[in-house]
Amino acid sequence: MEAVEQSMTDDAALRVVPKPMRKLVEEGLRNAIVTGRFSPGQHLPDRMLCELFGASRSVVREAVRLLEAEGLITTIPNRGPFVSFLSAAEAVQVYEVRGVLEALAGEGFAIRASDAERAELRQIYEQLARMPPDADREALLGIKQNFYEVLLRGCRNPLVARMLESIINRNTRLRATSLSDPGRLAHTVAEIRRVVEAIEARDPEGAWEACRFHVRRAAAVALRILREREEAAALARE
Amino acid sequence: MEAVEQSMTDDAALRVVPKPMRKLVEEGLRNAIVTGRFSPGQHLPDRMLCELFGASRSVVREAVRLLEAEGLITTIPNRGPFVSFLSAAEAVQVYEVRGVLEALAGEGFAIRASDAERAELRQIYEQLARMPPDADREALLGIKQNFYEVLLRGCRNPLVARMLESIINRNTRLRATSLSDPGRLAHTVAEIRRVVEAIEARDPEGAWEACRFHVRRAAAVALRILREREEAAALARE
DNA sequence: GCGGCCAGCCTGTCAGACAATATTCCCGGC
DNA sequence: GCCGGGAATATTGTCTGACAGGCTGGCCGC
Repeated sequence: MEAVEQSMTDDAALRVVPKPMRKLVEEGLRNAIVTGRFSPGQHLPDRMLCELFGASRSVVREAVRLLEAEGLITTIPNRGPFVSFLSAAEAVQVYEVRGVLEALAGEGFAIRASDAERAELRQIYEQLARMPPDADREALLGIKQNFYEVLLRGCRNPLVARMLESIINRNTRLRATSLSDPGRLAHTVAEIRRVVEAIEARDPEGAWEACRFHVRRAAAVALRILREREEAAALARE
Repeated sequence: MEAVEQSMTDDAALRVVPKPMRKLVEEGLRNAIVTGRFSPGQHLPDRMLCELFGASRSVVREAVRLLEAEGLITTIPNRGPFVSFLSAAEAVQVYEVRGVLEALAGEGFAIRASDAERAELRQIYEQLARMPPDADREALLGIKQNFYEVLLRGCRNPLVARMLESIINRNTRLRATSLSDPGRLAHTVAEIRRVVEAIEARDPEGAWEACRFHVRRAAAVALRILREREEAAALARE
């Protein structure tokens, strides 16, 4: 019988082994897209990716396929992979899903996180609250990424963590611009405070609501910006 | 400038082209796992998959990678891909996520589905309600798959549809056994009726609640079965 | 100036190769 | 007879090279 015991995943997790090439390419490419080094609509011919990462086509193609499944890349048959656009319609969907998953994560954190994790979250919140209103967008984004990292770790639900992470990757660029929208920071801080307070009070329902509220607000700002942009682009085309 | 216009996705969708090999392999493999033709823990050496699907290693490996990302396959470094187990702990996570995504889909359906789609859903419900209490588990599963297909189409949120589909794939086998749990069918029918009625009343909140309730109930039954199984397995090992 | 044609590029797929690692199983020692 | 070690085998992870077919862009003729 060639079955394997439950310990599969444990073994895999414990094993310390140099990351396989394909993972490096995957991460590098994801990073390049999420941080905007490759811009939406850009063509990514595999020859280029091969020499960029020093990997072979097979490895590059596996990585591209994965990012395609995550929605970061759109492949046109016989034309190859392109960095995905995020249309306003798609952004609506992204925010809907992000809303419920983030709420679930917040709820789980309120129930299951350790005291140390609660403290970490509070600390990151304090850091955010201290930022000046005209702070650098990348700095803000970095702090919020930390916030999510702790949240996803503490919610004790790796599945939610993975799905939410992928969703967030998809709209990181948009978040960066909406985070630095004038006047948005103060609201963000207030919304995050509600989340942190509910979590400290070990109030799952409160955390759920606070998270959903935060995402809804963020969505409103982001969609306004995105629609303005799309209108401007439509006008420019005429 | 080698950027591409928004129409990217439309073009890709409209184009009618023979499905690429890699998609065929992906679907075939996913199907084999979901329907249980490959059982959890089974090793899937790529040579075997190559000759099973008549494809080359590169194509097979891309497909395996994708199913790994979906959670259907677990890869152990230097050992290769295995059909994933679904532990009770993971099942809890799956049901948590499925609950909120399904609720979101139900809500969206109540808001945005067409009259024809509402009628379709009602029809599938009637079909389910007519099933005898000792109905075949595969038949029940088939009807519920149809239900989800309509639900996911009508909720007008392809992102939710895709994520929920992948989540549901992951626990199809478990659902099959819990669907045919004695006495469960009557509850299932009643729960689905609440969903359908809320949708017909164009009551998004009601649909949300009905969906969440349904998943919670399904989760309770499935987890009971799964834990019994795990205990039995633990005893058998001694 | 315009439309069609041709060359070149890129994708999608295959086959084969090779090092590194896991597993199997046989054989010798106790 | 049993156990441990090590060779033989299998499999993964990756690379290279190849080739058909579709797409693009530029050139040529009109």
